[in-house]
Amino acid sequence: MPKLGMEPIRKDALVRATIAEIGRAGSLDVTVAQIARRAGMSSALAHHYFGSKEQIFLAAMRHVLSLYGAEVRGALAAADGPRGRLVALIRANFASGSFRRETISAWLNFYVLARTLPDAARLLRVYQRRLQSNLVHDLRPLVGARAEAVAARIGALIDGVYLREALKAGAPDRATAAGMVLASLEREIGGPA
Amino acid sequence: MPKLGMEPIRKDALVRATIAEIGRAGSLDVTVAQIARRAGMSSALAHHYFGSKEQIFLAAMRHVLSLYGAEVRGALAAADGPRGRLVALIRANFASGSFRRETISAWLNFYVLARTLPDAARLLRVYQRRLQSNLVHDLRPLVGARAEAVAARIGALIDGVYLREALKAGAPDRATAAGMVLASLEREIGGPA
Amino acid sequence: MPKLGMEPIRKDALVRATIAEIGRAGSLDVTVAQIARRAGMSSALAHHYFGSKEQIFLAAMRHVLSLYGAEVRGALAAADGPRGRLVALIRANFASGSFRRETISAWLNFYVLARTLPDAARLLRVYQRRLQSNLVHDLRPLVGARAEAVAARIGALIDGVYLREALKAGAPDRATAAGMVLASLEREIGGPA
Amino acid sequence: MPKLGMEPIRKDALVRATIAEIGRAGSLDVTVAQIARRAGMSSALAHHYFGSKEQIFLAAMRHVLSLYGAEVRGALAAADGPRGRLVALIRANFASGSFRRETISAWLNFYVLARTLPDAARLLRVYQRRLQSNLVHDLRPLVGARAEAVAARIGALIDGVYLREALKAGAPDRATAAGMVLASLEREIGGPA
DNA sequence: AATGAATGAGGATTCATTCAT
DNA sequence: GATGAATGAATCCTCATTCAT
Repeated sequence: MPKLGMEPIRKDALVRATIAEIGRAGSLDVTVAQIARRAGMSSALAHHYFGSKEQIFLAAMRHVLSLYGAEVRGALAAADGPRGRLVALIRANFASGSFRRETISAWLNFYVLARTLPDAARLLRVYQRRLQSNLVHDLRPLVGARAEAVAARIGALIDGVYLREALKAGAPDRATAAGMVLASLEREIGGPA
Repeated sequence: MPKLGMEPIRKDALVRATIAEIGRAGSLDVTVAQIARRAGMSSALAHHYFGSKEQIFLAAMRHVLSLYGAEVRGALAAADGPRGRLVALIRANFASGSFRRETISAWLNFYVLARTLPDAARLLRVYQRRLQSNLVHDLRPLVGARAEAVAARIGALIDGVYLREALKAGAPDRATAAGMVLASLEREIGGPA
Repeated sequence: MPKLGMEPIRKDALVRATIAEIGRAGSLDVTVAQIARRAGMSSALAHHYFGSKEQIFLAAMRHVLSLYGAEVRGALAAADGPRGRLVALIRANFASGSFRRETISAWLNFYVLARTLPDAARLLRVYQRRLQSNLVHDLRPLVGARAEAVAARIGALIDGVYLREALKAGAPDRATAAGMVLASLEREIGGPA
Repeated sequence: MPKLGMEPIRKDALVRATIAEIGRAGSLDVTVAQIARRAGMSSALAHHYFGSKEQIFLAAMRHVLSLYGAEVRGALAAADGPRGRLVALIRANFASGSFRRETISAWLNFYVLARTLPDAARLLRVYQRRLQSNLVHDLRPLVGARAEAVAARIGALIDGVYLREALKAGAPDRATAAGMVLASLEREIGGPA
C-alpha cells in the first residue's frame, strides 16, 4: 500500500473530506478524526500532512476559493462584451461547482473562521477584491463613475444570496439565485441585462 | 412593593454576556463558564436558569431579534409615506442598537447555529419574513407587482452588507452601510430615495 | 460528598500522589491520570485545581522542599554550639522524612525538571543557597575563612550521596549516608565531629 | 581496500545525535525522529539499526562511559606515584571531553534512565566500581585502611559536583570543579595534594 | 437562590514502531 | 541500505452538565 508521492493525494482527499464534513455538520465543529475517517485514513496521518487542524481548514478554504476562481475565469473567457461578461460573471458565482449545499455551508463557516484566523480573513478579502475588480472592469463602460459603487452593491448582494441560501432547506436553486442578482444588475445599468 | 425575583435579572445578564462573549470570540466557541463569569455568576446557576447551553444561545438570539424588532417598529412609527417608511426601515436595519461590532458577529454566528438548531433556523426565518413583509407593504404602492422581487433583493443585500461588515476590522460605518442599501432602493424605485 | 473547603485537601492529596508516582516510576513520565487515580479523584479535577501538569510538579517540589526545610529547622533548634549544629544539620539532611526511597527519586527528577522549568531551577537554587548559608554560619567559628569552600564541598557531597542512593536497590541506609558526610566534616574541621 | 559498511557510521552518528539531543532538551524527552533528523537519516533507519529507542539510549550511555574511561586511562598512564595518579584521576573526571554541557546533562539523565532500565543501572554501577577501585588503589599507600571510605566520599563528591553543575547556567568551569574535589583529597590525605 | 465540587466524554496532537517499496 | 507511509495507543486538557449543600 505505501507508495511514493502519496502526499498530494492524501492532502486532496483530506481537503475534500473537510468540505464535506463542514457541509454535513453545518459548522466548524468537526473533528480531525471525522475528516480523516471520511478521507479514509487515520487522524494521525492527517496531522502528519497538515500539521494542525487550522491548516486543514485553511487548505479547504483555498480549495474552495480556487475552484471558484477557475469557474469565474472560464466563464469570463467564454463571454463577449461588458454586458455579456457581467452576466457570465454573475452566473459563474452560482455555477454548479460552487453553489452547492456543502460549499455554501463551507463558505458561511469560512466567514466565521476569518474572525479567528487572520489567514482566513486574508483569503476572503482576496476573493472580495477580485470580484470587485472583475465587476468594475465591465461596469465602467456601462455606468462610468458609478462602477465602484454598483460593483460593491452587487458583490454584497451575491454574499447575501449565499447567506440566505444557507438557511433554506433542500437543494439550492441556481437559476433563482442568479436571477436575483441579474435583476439587480439590470436595474443598475438600465435596460434588460 | 413587590420584590423582583432574581430570575429575570439573572437571565438578562446571561443573555447580554452571551452576546458579548460571542462578539469577543467571533464564534460560538464560548464556554458556559465564560458567559457565566462575565454575567457575574457560577456556570451552575446559568444551567439552573436555562437548562442547557443551547437554550442560552437561543435566548440570546431572541434578545437580538427583539431589540432589532423594536428598532424597526420605532422607526416605522415615526415615518410617513411609502418612500419615507422604506428609508426609515432600511436605516433602522443599521441603527446603532443593531449594527454594532458584537451584534454583527452574533448575527453571523446565529446563521451558523441555525444549521444545527431548528429553533434557531425558525427564528431567522421569522426575521426574514417580517423584513420582507415590511418592505413589500411599502414597495407595493411604488413598484406594484415587482414589490416581492425587489423586497427580496433588498433583504438579501442587507444581509450581505452585514456579512461583509463582519470581515472588516474597526468600528462599523453605519452611514456607508445604510447608504449602500438606500442607493439600491433608489435604483429600484426610480428617482432619489 | 461535595463539601466546602476541599481545595487544600485535594491539592495535598495530589501532591502526595505525585511524589509517590514519581517514586514508583522513577521518572517524570507519570500521567496526570495516574496521579489523580492514586489521589482518588478524576484527572479533570486535578486539572481544575492545578491548571496544568507543570503546576502539579512544581507543587510537589515545593512540598518536598518545605518538608526538608522543616526538618532542618527542627534539628538546628535542638542543637547547641557550632559543632553540634553542624552535626545536627547534616543528620537532618538524611532524616527519615526526606531520605526515603520515593523522595530521593523525586529529588533526582526535580533536577531534571529544573533543566526545563525555570521555576523548578529557582526552587533548587533556593535550597542550595539555604544549605550553604546554614553550613557557613557554623563553619565560620571553626574554620574561619575556609568556611565558604568547606560548605560548598559538604553541600555537593550531600547531593552526591543522594544521587548515588538513587542508584541503589533496597531501603536507604540513613546512618551510613549521614556517616559519610560527617566523616568528611571531621576531616575538614579536624578532630572527631 | 575493504569498503566500510554503513552500519558503524550510522550507529555512531545516532549515538552522537542522541547525546546532543538529550543535552538540548535537558531530559530524555527526545523523540527518535529528532535524534534521527540530527543524525541525517530517517527515524525508520534508526529503528533498523537499534531496534528500539531504549537501545539507542543504552548505546549513548555506553559511548559516554567509554569516552570517560579512555580519558581516565590516558590520564593515569601519564602520571606517576600515588599522589600524582590521584590528582590526574580527579582531573580526568572533569576533562574537556566529559565535563561539557551536554554530557553533564546526559549523565544526569542516565541516572534517571537507570531507575527504569536495569541495563542502564548496570552500566552506572560499573562506572562507580571502576572509579572506586582506581581511587582505592592509589589511596591505600597514603591512608591505609581508610582508603575505601575516603574513595567513597571522593566518588560521591564528584557525582555531586556534576549534579550541581547541571543546575548552573553557562559553560562549565572545569578548574573550579576539579579544585573542589582536589581540596577534599588534600584534607583526606593531609598536606597539599 | 446559589455555588463549589466533581466527572465522563471527547478532542487535538504526539510518537514509537512497522511495513512495503 | 533507506525511507515515506501509516497507525494505535497515549496524553494533556477542556467542558457541559450534575449534585449535595
